[in-house]
Amino acid sequence: MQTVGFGQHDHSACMGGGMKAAEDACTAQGLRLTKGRRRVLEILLQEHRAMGAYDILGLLSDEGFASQPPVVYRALDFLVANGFAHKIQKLNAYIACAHPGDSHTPVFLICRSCKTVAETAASLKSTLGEVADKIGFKIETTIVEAEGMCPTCRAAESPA
Amino acid sequence: MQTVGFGQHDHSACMGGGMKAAEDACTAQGLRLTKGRRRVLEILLQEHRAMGAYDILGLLSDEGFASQPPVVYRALDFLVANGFAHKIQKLNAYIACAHPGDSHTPVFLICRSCKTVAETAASLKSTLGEVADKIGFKIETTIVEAEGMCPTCRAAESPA
DNA sequence: GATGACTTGATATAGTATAACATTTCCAAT
DNA sequence: ATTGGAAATGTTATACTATATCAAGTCATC
Repeated sequence: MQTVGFGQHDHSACMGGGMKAAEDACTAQGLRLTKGRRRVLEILLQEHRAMGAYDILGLLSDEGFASQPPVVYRALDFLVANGFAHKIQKLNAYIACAHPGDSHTPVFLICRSCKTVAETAASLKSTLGEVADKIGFKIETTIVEAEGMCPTCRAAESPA
Repeated sequence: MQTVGFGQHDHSACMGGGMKAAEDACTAQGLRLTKGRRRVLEILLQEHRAMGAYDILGLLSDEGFASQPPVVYRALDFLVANGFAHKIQKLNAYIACAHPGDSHTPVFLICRSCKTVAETAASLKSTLGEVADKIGFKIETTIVEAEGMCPTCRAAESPA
């Protein structure tokens, strides 16, 4: 298990790795890592924290990109849909994936004081509490939400 | 373990129980379950689904309450803070607590088709997958976010 | 009936996200 | 090399979610 977000780490490696993972995945799947999408991912990797869409948009427009919300939301949608970034629901913010390439269920530890977000690779089968203990994070509240299909809708969708 | 939200249940009991639990808790803790707060909880219990703040506000203003957002957000803040309702981050919506009185970490199963939300009493130590399997819910994505204090901020707060 | 804590009223504004449609770019098939 | 279609982007407008602020009212207690 890895935990990224608190403490020291090799940030240039984590940036390069994030970009490379995204490039490779796009090549492999025929996805287009266009200029804007690439730049948003770079920003998220560089800042290494959860950022609001409008924070990112501000940086983009400083750099000559268009300054309308769809510019950033489209890039974020692409990055999130393909696992290169995640949305932190609690913060309405976005963060680069810390485990690119792995298919995983992200688990986030969010500090309410400094807003740092750590992404752990804890599975739902391990105990979140143990993960937190190990790195000295004190959990105060948790959000667990699973989205999918309820029995009724599944039955309606595929009639026997 | 109980799961409320999919399938049949005694809804009048679940409403009455929800109100009584809130009343008792308020009495016990010296909290004021005022007219507006009570009405919002009734609406949430009655509708028995996740509702947007502005949906609730619409009902309130139809009934003669003031129609400004703070009216409903204040009531929701109170209900959520005291465990009588929960916020579903994924939907930006609110739902009455299905296990009033218990102190618990709520776990929500959200149907992407019909938007029904089930609150289970699954603990983080049990496997979410098992809970879902048992009731025939097919999980597609999960959100796990824990908020608290990171090691750095804890150290800064209480210097040795 | 004065005090102070809590609650509500009311106005304004901040923050987050998407709809809709026109235009351009890219790639593949001819 | 052209062209046709899919994907991406530009652009305008708007919808949705939530909070700040300050004034006024309510309630329990002293």
